[in-house]
Amino acid sequence: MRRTPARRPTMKDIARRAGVSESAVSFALNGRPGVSDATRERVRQVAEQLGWQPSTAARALSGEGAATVGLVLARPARTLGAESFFLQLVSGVQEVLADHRLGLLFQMAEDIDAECAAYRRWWAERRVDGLLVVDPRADDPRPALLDELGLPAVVIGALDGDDGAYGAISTLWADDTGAMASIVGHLHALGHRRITHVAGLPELAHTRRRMACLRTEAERRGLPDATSVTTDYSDAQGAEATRRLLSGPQPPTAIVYDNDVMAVAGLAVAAERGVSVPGELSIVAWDDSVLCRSTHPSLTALTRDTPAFGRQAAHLLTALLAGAPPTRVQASTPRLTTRESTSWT
Amino acid sequence: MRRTPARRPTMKDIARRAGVSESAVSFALNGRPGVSDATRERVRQVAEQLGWQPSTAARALSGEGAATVGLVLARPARTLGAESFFLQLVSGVQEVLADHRLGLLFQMAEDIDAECAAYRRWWAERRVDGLLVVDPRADDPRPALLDELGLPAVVIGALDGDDGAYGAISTLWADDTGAMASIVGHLHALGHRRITHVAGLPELAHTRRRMACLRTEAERRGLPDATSVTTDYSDAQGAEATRRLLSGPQPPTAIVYDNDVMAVAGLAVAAERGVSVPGELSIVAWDDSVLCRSTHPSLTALTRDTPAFGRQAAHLLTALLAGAPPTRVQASTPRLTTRESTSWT
DNA sequence: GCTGCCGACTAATGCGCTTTAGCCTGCGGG
DNA sequence: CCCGCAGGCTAAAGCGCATTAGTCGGCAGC
Repeated sequence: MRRTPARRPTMKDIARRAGVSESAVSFALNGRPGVSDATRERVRQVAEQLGWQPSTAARALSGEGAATVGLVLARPARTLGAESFFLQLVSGVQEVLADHRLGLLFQMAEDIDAECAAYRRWWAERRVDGLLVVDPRADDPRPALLDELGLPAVVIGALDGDDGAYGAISTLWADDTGAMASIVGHLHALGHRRITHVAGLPELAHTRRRMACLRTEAERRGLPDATSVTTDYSDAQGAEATRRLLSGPQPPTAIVYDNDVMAVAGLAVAAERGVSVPGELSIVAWDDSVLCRSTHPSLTALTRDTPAFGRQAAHLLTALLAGAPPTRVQASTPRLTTRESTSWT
Repeated sequence: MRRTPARRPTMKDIARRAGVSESAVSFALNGRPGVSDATRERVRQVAEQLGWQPSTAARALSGEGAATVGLVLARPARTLGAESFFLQLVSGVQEVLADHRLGLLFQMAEDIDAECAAYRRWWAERRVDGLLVVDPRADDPRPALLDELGLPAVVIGALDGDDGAYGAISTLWADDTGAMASIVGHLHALGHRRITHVAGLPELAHTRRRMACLRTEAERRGLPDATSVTTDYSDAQGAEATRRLLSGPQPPTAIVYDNDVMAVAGLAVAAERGVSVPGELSIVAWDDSVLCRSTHPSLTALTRDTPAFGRQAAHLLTALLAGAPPTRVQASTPRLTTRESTSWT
């Protein structure tokens, strides 16, 4: 016994009820001049009463844009284990998008080529007005593509050098350098001299920055052997790297992992090897999460306010969509939360 | 030096190039009769060459639907810690949506009222053709709402009783009952008699089903004291519940946690109390993830193929959108992966 | 030889909204 | 007294596509 579904009211319905033309309704509802205040108010009330909402399709068609921004996440399926980062980021993003009545079109892709294809398709289909670009990488093809397509975008995490070269691309810059400095500072203060960095995907820009900064900091402080090894962020490769490191001739006394998942995996390897944490090995996780709090010992971790990060990114994008010039802003530097996994050596 | 962005080709461009009318182009591209095969082929080639894609806005406006499905995730921000479930689900969903050229409009909401508001808005704005509904709950207001709005939907996880009462709502039913039975069976076989269930949000339908099944199974096997306590899925409440249970007069010998995060938190509490796992306490996690593999001891967990689950849900929805009648299908029963955290007692 | 019909197209309409161009009415200035 | 002008509104066009209603030529049937 299917009820006939409710019909969606259109501007024509409002016009009829308010006894004016459709154009008057449009003017009234969009705050354009051309109608008296009395009429405007009346139209508003009728619209409200009818529960009218503009059809995004019609709006888009008449040149107003799709009222939607896109976000594609290109990570191989196996590495999206317990990535709390993205859901938190998105939750922040949503908060401000909702305020601006913008929808979020979300897609997951296998790799960056699929991601670019998605951008092209969205553009050709006129689905989005702007984009949030995550995981910037060295030699990133996306800014040039977006420039070609004329799509405004916010790059989350910062490109390497050539910002500003592109039309409508803002950048939300995460201070990886400062963060790495604080980690190395912490470990050095505890007496560590052999620090190793189990990094993430080598093609990501922030991975490179973190690696570079580790070396710089280590040199500055006269620490030898500060090296990085790259992984795919998975627990498997995190564990694997840890095994190799601990079996080496001169195992590190401290390991910095580029995400929480690998840090936990590394901790498990240490336990399995009988290496005491933090007695013989200190562990730091880049990005805090419930995992870091729940392990035994709990993990010292780099904490950042990811939802806030997302909000900031969304703000940059809405500004861009409103016609503001592209900017480049730095997010707040993450804080190191000291827990049980780091100690004197 | 901003290049002028590329212009998007329209059907008019194709028509001009191919030397036919716009209608002919439409017929040709949509596989409608009314054009010769030769013309059809020529038009196809021109379209291809121009990189033409239909404007979703225009399509939507002419009654074809928005080529988009919606998904809103209503969970309080604090509980979306390391929820790997959703990203995995979505990755599966995307896979099949992409094949059908459907976009996914994603939103996060604070609670179910905000979720319903989002549905209403999407409907009024004609943004979506259908919805994926997650976290069904007892007395769920959403099916009635969607029915009223005439939006096809797939409920992921199954409603309680009244399926079939609604117009275009399919159900992908997760076999919580069978899963719980396999867990209880496993623990019983190991000799456990005092099993406790640290459940999730009490308002969710699957929480209730799991609780009910635990009682049924326990009774059937003559086990006393099989109780459930509810939480908000957070590590904090998982830990808290574990503390209470372990301090009770007759602590359980086995605890089943409704997600991985709480299981890990519970494990940490046991460690902190000096309760050996699995010696004195066995632990089972509902939903496997990297966490379960990485802890020490590793956790026996209920494994399900979440991306496949997502794919299945998306298939149900595309069928619905294509006009098929609503159905109710059961997802494959999850498998219990036995690890170190469960043993004889 | 005319009618009827079918295949291959084209013209025209509508979807819901924005926007531009007009159309009145009343008013002040010349 | 007429003109110009501004305010308040309506009519109409256009966005890109699908669809319905023609149009036109050719071919079979009577």
